[in-house]
Amino acid sequence: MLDLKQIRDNAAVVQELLNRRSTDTYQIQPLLELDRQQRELESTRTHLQARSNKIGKLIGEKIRGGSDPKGAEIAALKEEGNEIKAQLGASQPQIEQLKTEIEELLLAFPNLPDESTPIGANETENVEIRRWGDEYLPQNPNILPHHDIAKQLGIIDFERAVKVAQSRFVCLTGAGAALERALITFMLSRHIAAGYVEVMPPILVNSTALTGTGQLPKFAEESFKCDKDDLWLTPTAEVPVTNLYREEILQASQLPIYHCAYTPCFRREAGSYGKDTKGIIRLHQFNKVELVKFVHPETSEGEHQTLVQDAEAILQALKLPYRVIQLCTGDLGFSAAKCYDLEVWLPSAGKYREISSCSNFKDFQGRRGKIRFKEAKKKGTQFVHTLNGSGLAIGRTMAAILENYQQPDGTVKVPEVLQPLLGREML
RNA sequence: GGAGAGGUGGCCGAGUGGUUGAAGGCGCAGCACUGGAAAUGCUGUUUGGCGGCAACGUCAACGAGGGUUCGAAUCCCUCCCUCUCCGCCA
Repeated sequence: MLDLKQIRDNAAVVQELLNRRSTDTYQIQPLLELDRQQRELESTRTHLQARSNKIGKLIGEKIRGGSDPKGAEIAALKEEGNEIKAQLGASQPQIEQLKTEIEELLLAFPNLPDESTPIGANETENVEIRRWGDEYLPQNPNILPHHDIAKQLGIIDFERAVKVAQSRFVCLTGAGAALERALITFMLSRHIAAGYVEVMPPILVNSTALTGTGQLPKFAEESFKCDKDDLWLTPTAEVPVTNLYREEILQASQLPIYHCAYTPCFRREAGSYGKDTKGIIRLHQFNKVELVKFVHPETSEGEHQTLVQDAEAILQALKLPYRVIQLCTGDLGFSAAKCYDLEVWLPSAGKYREISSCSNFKDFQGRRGKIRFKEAKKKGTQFVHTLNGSGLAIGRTMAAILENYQQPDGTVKVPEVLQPLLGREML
């Protein structure tokens, strides 16, 4: 959520930053007008309330001082109290209406892009920052797509999973399931060693939590909902982990907080019909290890860089070629101010595919979820900066391994670092 | 699912409808005492909105939302959550 005060005081700057995402889509003027009306009414209300409070206090004092509770003096005060109450009651619906409208508008605004986020209209204008692992690019010219090799090896059952659920679900079998599990364990172990505290959060989350991280209200179509319970299947561990600290006031000394979490993730993939229909690149249910940081605003840029490095470290350990791109303003996620994607090399497609997205949300989620911190000896509280990144998407990592480690004879080598966990060298 | 109990400040815990934003305690911070510390004493210690350079003023908040009243933490209604016991169950 954006800071209403900031919008009010720096309207032109805010509007310009919003325009960087998309011209003409986000207009703050209507919001400013509602805000002006609301503040005017609120000011009147405050004054009436102050008088009403005084009357109440006065009546108490007079009665205790010996005035007749049924006398004319008290009756006059009561009468004035009643008049004020009538006035307050008359203006209340309007104030509430305005507040609701302002809140709804505010929740629908995306985060302001960071100054360092390159300006661009869409993903074609994202900027490549660096590449890693050219020396590990596979030399085999006849690499099968991951789903074909997986079928051949008998480690993924596509048909039966569809029978059990529907399309875009898979069932891992034998070494496939073991590899998935090994990847989860491997990634978590690395992140724990790097200082992240593992959590295993609920994977059903309520509407307030989804609003806190920014999936609601705009992206309700993207998540599965358990209608009877106001619970949703989490689309990413970002939601439950970030919301662990919702409505809390932390001590500055507690920061930074680093968490890593493995969870299944569930997405409807609405609007992506026909995209990536084969294989395990785009599923309704997939596994992911997520990194989440809660940090002091002053350190968030540095924390973002190290977060990206922590995600990269997994790809490097697995010796999978990848590149880092920085998203331009037109491709930036709703809640993010700045974002780097890690893209892993997929030989069968002949291109890099997203395997991790590392975002700095700055105070956007902190404000939505009321995650604050207090500095000793300083008045007031500040919103924490939150950051998160995949570390990594497990299914896509598996796909990358099945292709990059594929041998000419149709076998797949197990990455060295996974061999001890899996207890085998080849799939 | 059945039965019961309860939700008050960072924590524990009072609270008879009228200077209660809230006693008392713990914790924390500052000051005093000390060579230094402990102990002790004094002072301070919620959050948000609005106004103000600031001191401060004012409004709101005792799970949430309504209601009664001149006035509600306190009375009434609805909802949510937590805990205990029983049942079922990984």
